[in-house]
Amino acid sequence: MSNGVNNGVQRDRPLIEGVVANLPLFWSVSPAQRQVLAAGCWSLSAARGASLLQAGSRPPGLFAVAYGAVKLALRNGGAAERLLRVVAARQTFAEASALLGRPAPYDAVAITDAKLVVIPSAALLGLLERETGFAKSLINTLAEGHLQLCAEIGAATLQRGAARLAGYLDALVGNGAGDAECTVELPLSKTLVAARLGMKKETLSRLLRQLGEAGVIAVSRRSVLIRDRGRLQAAASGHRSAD
Amino acid sequence: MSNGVNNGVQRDRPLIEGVVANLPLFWSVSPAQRQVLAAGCWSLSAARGASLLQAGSRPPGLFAVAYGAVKLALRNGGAAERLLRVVAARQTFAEASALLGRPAPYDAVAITDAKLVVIPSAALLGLLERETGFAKSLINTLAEGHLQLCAEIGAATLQRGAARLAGYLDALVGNGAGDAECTVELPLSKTLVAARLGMKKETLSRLLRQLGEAGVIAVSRRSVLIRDRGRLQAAASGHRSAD
DNA sequence: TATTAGATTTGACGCGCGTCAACAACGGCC
DNA sequence: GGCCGTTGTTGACGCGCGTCAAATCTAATA
Repeated sequence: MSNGVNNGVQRDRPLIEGVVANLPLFWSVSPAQRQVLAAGCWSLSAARGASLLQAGSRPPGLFAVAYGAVKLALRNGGAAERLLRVVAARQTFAEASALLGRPAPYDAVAITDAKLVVIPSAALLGLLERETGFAKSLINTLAEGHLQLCAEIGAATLQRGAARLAGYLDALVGNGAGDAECTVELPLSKTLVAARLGMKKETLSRLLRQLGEAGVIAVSRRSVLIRDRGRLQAAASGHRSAD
Repeated sequence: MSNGVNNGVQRDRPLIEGVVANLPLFWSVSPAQRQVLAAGCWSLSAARGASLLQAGSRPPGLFAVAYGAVKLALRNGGAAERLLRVVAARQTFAEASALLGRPAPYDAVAITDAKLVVIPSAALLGLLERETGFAKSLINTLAEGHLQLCAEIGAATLQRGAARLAGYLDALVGNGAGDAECTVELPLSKTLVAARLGMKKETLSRLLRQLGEAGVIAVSRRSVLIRDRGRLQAAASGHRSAD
């Protein structure tokens, strides 16, 4: 289990340019500036389980995921961890700490083999001077994240585990589909889903079973059949089900 | 208890200009632009307890506190509330929702009589086009908030109430003062401190008494005497005190 | 296909903290 | 100074959820 930091630092030029070209963050940046930007970046390969960033250390820049997935987890010194977000391909993380030159508040660990691109803080700050569009994109990204985090705090603080789980499942279904039954696949192992919901895997297991016994869902492996979305959403609102 | 929304909308020009001139956010904005900006703003007076912004509603712009204090609280439909932040004079809130035109994630309520200035979203977006310095300030503010919120989630999720309280008290003392005893004043009523720490006032009361009995602190009204900062910090780290 | 490390489930048990309720302590106000 | 609404304290009690441990089940490797 190689837990090395900065395992595979490289400079895969095509990869870097592809990533920079595809990130919403840089859509408004002129091709010429993109070239300059890409020249200052580097790429890195990480095996599943490899640590990309440690809480308390200063990130070298903005991380962009090219392939694979990375988890951002808050850690409590000890073993307990709270999964803050899973970063998928084409998404970025560590913006805030990179821009401020501050220690990262979370660990970043690859949960699959992954390739990432690092865009150095200096390059970001330079872009800010030159490209107004980039500043706006960055502001949107940060603002979006702000709302997300607020919601997260709300859920963590004033909802019970059952409500958080119900909300999570409901969000997986998405906005489409009305009342009809449908099945969704958990995008993560149940252990990680539990961490994402701020609970232990044992608790998640029990809550899933309860929802199953109540006829709201049926779980098989990682696929969840939603049988009664109405009651699922009711549970998400923190109601107390009549029993 | 007038709980009116937008009680005292006014256009107190001197107040507005003073606030705009003093906010770090606008330090880099040219005086000329400030005039334009101020022209688009309005001020409002709020009595203690007045609601300035409701969770789920779209804020008209960025709120800046001129006098008094405002609490930002996440709400759970019901009575339970989690105090996210107390906004003091010269600070701002609702940046993220205002910029994105999204519903606010929290309620904003004046906890003292207060005067505020509202800087309309449109004015902010306009400034972004013209003043790079403003964009940078805004990014710094948002990034700062991001780190703050992450820390908040970490504390809420993987620390017990006792550790959060100890951390809070330790933060009140600040970086100065080494081991010597010192006293700090709680900046809020205990009920609000409890909400800020994500617990009920009854629990806070018990935790304070425990810390007192352990000889770590002594509480009298709102002033807290720190008798053993070492042990306070140990408790903040989530250690389990030997007993 | 045998082996094995990791993921998931389930039960027993305990602690933290919320809830309900009664009371004490203040802070205004007339 | 006495009345009263707000705030803080204390006890009893229960539930949610973490912890520990053992039993399965799954998936990757030899």
